Amino acid sequence: MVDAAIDLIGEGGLRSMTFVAIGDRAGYSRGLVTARFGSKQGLVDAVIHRVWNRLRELRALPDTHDGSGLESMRTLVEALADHAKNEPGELRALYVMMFAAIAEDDEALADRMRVFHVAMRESITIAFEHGVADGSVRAGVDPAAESLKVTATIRGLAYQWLLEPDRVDLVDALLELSSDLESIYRPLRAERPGAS
Amino acid sequence: MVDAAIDLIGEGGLRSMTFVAIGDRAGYSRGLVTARFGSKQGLVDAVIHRVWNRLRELRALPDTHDGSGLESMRTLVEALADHAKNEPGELRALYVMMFAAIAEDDEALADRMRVFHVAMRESITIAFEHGVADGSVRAGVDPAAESLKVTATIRGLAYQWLLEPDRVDLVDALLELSSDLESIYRPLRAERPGAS
DNA sequence: CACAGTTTAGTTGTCGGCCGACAAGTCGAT
DNA sequence: ATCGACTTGTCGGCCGACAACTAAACTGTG
Repeated sequence: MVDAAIDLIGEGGLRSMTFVAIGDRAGYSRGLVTARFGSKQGLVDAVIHRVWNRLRELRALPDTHDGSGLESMRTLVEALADHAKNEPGELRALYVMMFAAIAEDDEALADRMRVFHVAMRESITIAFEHGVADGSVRAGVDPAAESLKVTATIRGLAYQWLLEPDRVDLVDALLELSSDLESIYRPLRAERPGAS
Repeated sequence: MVDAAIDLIGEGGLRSMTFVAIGDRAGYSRGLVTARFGSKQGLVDAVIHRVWNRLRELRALPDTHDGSGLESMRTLVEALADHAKNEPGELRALYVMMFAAIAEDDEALADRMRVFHVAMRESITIAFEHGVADGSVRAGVDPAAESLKVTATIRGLAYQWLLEPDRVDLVDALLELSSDLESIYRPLRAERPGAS
């Protein structure tokens, strides 16, 4: 049933994830969904937990930052690329929900998405801090400012992927971003897009 | 009435832009809105036209690319910053609609937003092409790939601005992005075209 | 083994709220 | 008297929530 919900979100947005639709797709009837998850909110929570657990497994939200700061940052981006490659449906549902958090007037959803989003950005901030400390990132970069931009690029790539699925290859774009991070921030003399 | 609609979108998302709410806020009653705009779709179109015209005036979607390629690109980003500073409500409504285009299952809205989004990205692509041609941008950059990333950063900054208004200053971030474009893409003395 | 009671999975029925659409009507200025 | 600006009434659709019902599987007991 959660699978059905994820598919539906990916296909038609949060609003098309209706009890009836989920029941139909999962082979049950509408009432059961309510019984299982209690409410719409419960359903959304179930979907979120499912996707987050997968992302954690893939280390896209690393709890421990091993390797150099720059490397752990690249690991995160590449884990996202992995997920985009292996389970695009889940990532699609996640991003649809993230954008729905802004498009719809649902403070509860917005809170949940803020938690996820901020967790990722702070993960990147910490990676920058470690990177500056261990020398894998150029001295002088502002971790907060740069992580804002890197996160922005990630979100924006996902946005374009969802808006123009045929034109934007999220996996490629993320991998390219990962290598950009190397050339931009590694304290050699080379630069590339994203930030200063 | 369009003003009321823009405010409502900015405050509570597209779904809270209801005929009743607009009527209330504009001092009229619900029925008039239908009479004026014909349908919900007509209303959305009216809002879109309003915002786009403003953006065109500010040259955020330049028709002519004057100055060097890199400069016209920076002009575009700075025009966005201008708009974010002067009419944050309009920009907020625009971005809410852009994210709604993904969150809701509304092909008509998605089409309109795609038009806008692609127009901006292609504007940036062209700026890159001019930049490579006139020497204001390093040789070797791929205009399509780089414009994808720059646009992603712009969209992602707007996303974070809407998700965490208190934490993210869109004007600052866009201006910083503009200066980043200079340091990243302006040809220095010796550099190697890394990836991409 | 039989059987009754109970839990569990799943169903249909239905209510209330919200919203878009439209029709009909009101009011005032020219 | 008509026209345009504006209002109220109302219908139909959609959805979430919940209650009431059915059936099947599960349990313990003698």
